[in-house]
Amino acid sequence: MLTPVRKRSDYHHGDLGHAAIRAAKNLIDSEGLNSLGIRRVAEATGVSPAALYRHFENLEQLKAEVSAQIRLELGEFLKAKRDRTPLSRSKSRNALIRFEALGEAYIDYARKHPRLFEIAFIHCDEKPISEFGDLAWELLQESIKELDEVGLLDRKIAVAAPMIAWSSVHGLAVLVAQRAILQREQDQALRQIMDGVERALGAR
Amino acid sequence: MLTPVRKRSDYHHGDLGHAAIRAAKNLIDSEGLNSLGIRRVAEATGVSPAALYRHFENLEQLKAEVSAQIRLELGEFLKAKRDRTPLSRSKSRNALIRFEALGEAYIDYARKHPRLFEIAFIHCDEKPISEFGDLAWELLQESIKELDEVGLLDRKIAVAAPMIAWSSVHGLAVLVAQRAILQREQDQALRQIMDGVERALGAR
DNA sequence: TGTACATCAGTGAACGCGCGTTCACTGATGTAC
DNA sequence: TGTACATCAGTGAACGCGCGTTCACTGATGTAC
Repeated sequence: MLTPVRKRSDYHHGDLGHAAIRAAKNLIDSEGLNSLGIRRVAEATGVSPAALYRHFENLEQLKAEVSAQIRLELGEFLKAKRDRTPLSRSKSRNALIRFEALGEAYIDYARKHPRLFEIAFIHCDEKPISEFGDLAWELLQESIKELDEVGLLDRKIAVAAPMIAWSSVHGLAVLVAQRAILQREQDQALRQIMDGVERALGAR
Repeated sequence: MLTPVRKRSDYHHGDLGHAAIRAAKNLIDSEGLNSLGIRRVAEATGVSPAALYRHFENLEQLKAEVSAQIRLELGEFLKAKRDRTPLSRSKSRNALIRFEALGEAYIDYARKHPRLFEIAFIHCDEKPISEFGDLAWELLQESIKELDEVGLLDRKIAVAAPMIAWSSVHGLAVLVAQRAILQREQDQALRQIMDGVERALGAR
């Protein structure tokens, strides 16, 4: 009763669908996508492999669910970090601060969860990963709109701005996640890139 | 004698090491990294699985060799495409043309060989993928130096320039390779990104 | 130039393993009466 | 409120498969004499 792993009984799990996705996520986070398998997830959830087929058609579908879940969490991570950033009294300075917070958070997630990050955008469904990652993309759009409102966005580049910002930071994030760039060089690289993006957008 | 698949005899292959790397590369290109295996490569090379252990310690080492080979080919691809680009008579225009050619070639490779591109920078050795990819990185440095020489590089951003350019284009390349961006939007995205990079570097 | 022999690059069979998936089943749940 | 029973979420054993790697071996190569 103190720590009821199973909600209803020892026979029925009660929430196996969600538990499986959570377990799969942890598995990937610690051992990589190649370690993800029906049997491993079943073991981690304390359930027989066959049980998972009540909740997922096959391994591929489970993967897709996990991938979507990670995209969602990445978005929420970005949002949380941006909203936790201390603001100044200057409205225009704040737009820039919040913009930079998104970039930092993005790199931060890639560093903390490289394996999750790597598969966040992987094509596992047939769906074309709508809008690049839904929430994250919306946050970026929003932030660029804020820059525009305080006059920090060059009209000539407005349309291209989201793509430029996304691609620049995403490029670094991938390198960070792949450990292709040394830990101590990452912060410097991010500053350089945010500098470049802001120059491109006309914010400085 | 007309088409000697085996160089020396039917028993000894003659060049199994290189042939195996080539076969492995083709396998990845067409079926993805997960299809790469000792047995598959052996089959494709017309040799027994055990034979490969005369040339590679294990699967992991074969992977590493292939990865290095792909990085080399990517560099050569960039160089070839840059040098094939028609030039104008303006020296400063040429620096920009050659710079843009590198960006285009990078995306081009990612589009044509998404699976090869994906593993080009993957960490399979213990080596930290020296210099981001050796030849490709050198070509970028060289190109930025050319921009500098014709006065198209803002002094303030000179140090950061390679990182900015690399990260921006790499970000798009990854999205392209992952099919996370639609075919017909890719060209537009590249133009936007090169625009952004050139604004950042002070080239326009 | 001819031959004995060490060297080396192959063969082929076998090993143990973990995998995704299926199937007949069983035990708990919750609804109709 | 109590009971019969359909429904549903689990079990556990089994399937066939392809994998990386090892091992004793064999056949070709090339060198020393």
